[in-house]
Amino acid sequence: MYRTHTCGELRLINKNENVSLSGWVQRTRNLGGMTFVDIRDRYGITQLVFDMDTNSELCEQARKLGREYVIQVKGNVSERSSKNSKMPTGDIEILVTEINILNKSDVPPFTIEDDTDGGDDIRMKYRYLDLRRATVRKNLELRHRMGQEVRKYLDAQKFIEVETPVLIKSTPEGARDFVVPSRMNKNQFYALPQSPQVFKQLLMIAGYDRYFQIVKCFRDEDLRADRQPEFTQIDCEMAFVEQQDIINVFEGLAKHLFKEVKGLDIEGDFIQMPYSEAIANYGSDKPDLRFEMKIVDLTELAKQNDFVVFNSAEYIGGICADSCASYSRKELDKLTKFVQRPQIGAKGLVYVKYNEDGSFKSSVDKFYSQDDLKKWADLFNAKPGDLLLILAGDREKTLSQIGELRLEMANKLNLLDKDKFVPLWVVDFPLLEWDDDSSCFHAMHHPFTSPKKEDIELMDTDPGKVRANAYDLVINGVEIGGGSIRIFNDELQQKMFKLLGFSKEEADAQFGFLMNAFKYGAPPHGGVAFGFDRWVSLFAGLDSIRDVIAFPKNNSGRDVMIDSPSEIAKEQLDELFLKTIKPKE
RNA sequence: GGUCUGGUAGUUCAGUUGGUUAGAAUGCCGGCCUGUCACGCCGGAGGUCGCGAGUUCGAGUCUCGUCCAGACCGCCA
Repeated sequence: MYRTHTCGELRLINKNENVSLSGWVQRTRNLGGMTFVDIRDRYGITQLVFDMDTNSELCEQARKLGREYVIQVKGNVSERSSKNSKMPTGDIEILVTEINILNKSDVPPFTIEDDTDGGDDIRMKYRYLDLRRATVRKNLELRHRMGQEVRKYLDAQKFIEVETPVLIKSTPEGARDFVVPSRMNKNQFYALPQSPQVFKQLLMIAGYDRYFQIVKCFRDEDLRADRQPEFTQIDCEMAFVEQQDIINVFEGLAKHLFKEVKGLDIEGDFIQMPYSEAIANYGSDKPDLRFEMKIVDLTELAKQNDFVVFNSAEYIGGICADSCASYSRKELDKLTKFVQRPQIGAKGLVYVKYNEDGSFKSSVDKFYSQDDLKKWADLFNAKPGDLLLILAGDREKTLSQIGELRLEMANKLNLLDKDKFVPLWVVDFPLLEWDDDSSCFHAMHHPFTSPKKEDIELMDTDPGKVRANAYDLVINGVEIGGGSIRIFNDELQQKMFKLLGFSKEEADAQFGFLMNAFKYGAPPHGGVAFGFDRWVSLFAGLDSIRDVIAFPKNNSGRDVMIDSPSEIAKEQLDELFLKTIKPKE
């Protein structure tokens, strides 16, 4: 037996017990006559004490221990003469009688401490050492806790967890597939699932009316701080439900997690905000409602004068930044530069300072009188001391630019409180979005999303106007998940494929199995999928999902620890009838 | 595919206008120290300044290319 206790559990009540502990050497403090060693495992840290007078040989041994040596010790729990109130085990220490080095360790390339000296780079390369750190471990423990609570809640709601295959079929819609060559079926490929979408719909047809799975999904697209090539979804589907039924069940899940994991009671129903409203008021389909700063439409009011930029704009709008009228020229220039960055793409920024004395100073004083500006300020509900920031141009683009500016200002004004959570449902998404490149409609959610009943007629006349039975759960400006009520009628599904530019043959080839299944009594159904990594990182107060994934990949999709992806042997290629081609320069 | 930022000791970083032997902290090694807990004090070792060209009497510093890392845009139903 290597241990009788963990390194985190001994207390004063264990005084005088003979115990054995196993763990890693966190640190040694050699004071000459006596030496202290901190031993660490998953559960905590316990202090070992060695006294030169009591056992000089043992003490010498302890002095030679290096960081991260794996040791086993036997000894007696004793009360410390000088206690450490900062440690849970700080009242006791182990008077060691026997020490056993189970394994030595090289000096680790960075310190294994909460406040490590290692950068991202080196910590990713030695991820197994990084995972020893309490801060990283806590993230994985949070992830575990949340996974357990999800299962607990959904199980209580009669959901059953069903595994779906990972080697499936490539489909043209949506993200790029990761593909896997098949040895037994020459020149053919599996694809890894972007989500278990069709399988969960087939499970509904099979009568498993409440399904869920915490499952890996794969998308071969460029990565971000919140996007990995493989990521985990809480994937769910229900039969005999309408949109509100699904929202009820999963709002319940969200509240359960807030309560059990964060200890937060969210009062009342989540806001349900139509997509069009989210865009108009926040310039985003995932508005951050931790703070107000709504976008105000100035189009009508500001077009009256001779300012060409505004007069030629489809849309004029802006935000009111609380108490920012004192911004210097330099700060305003910086904001202008911010919106002009290619990533944002605005042409310029108009400001109006509502001075404390009630007067106005703006970058468009030439064109607008003090009275004009007062009317603007009133529309913005501005008070003296506030600053109006205004953009103009194409409606859609301008709103999204103001949305970006809104977040930037919130950040500057410290309005993004990581301990505050404001969830909402964004509903009534458009069914389709126009793609300029291919000159055809794309499914905004996916091709199985049902249109709103009252909008079905528009599918023939004005497809871009059709709203979908689709919904996203958004928390603090992060899209946590989304779903839809599915089409369960073969005729409507064919119509949808047609709108998406699929020929009958193409649709059959790609989704024939699903269309076939629909012929055998498909129940009305719908579902939702949550980005588990994002949800955990949100609860952890982190900006990157990498910190809640045990072994994440970098932004080029590489695992720098195992160095993948990598080339494979010629024999492997031959067996698969594959040949590699050198990329052109 | 694009924009931006970074790459200097094991690690995290500083390095002025291009100018002598490239610094600090921490870690590591050695010595001293009997109540430390980020122990303290003294000493020491440790560098392909990412890589390759170029400009120059002289490059960590300037130019070009390249590789790597990070953030973002495109992309991601």
